[in-house]
Amino acid sequence: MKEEYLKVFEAIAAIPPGRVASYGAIAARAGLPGRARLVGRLLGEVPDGMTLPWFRVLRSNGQIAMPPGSRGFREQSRLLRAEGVEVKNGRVPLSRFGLDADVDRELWGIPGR
DNA sequence: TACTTGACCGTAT
DNA sequence: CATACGGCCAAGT
Repeated sequence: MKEEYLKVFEAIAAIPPGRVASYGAIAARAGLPGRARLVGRLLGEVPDGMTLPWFRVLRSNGQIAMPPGSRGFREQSRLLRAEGVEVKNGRVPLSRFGLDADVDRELWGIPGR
């Protein structure tokens, strides 16, 4: 397993419950800025036995990446809602649930949730 | 080797 | 909101 891949899996595993992160943000946190596609690729072939909070990874605009109505799409929505994340029309308000929202609120004093 | 694909992204129109 | 464009790059054909 390549070192790069491990870093990506680590970054995903580090997303706290009730929060979400974009593919690009994960790539950046793994030290691979600009390589969001790699993150998407890896999630499609997670090694057997490894469990990851894959459902906490969304597109940069907060949308679920899988085809609307597909099994994965519904499963992801369910898992997110199960931990308190708001999913409306296949989309999550990153302003409130995104990891970076913490930083934003600290910088600007914007009330969250 | 060459070309296509795809759980992506930011900017521009 | 939608389309287009250029970046990115591992895998599959």
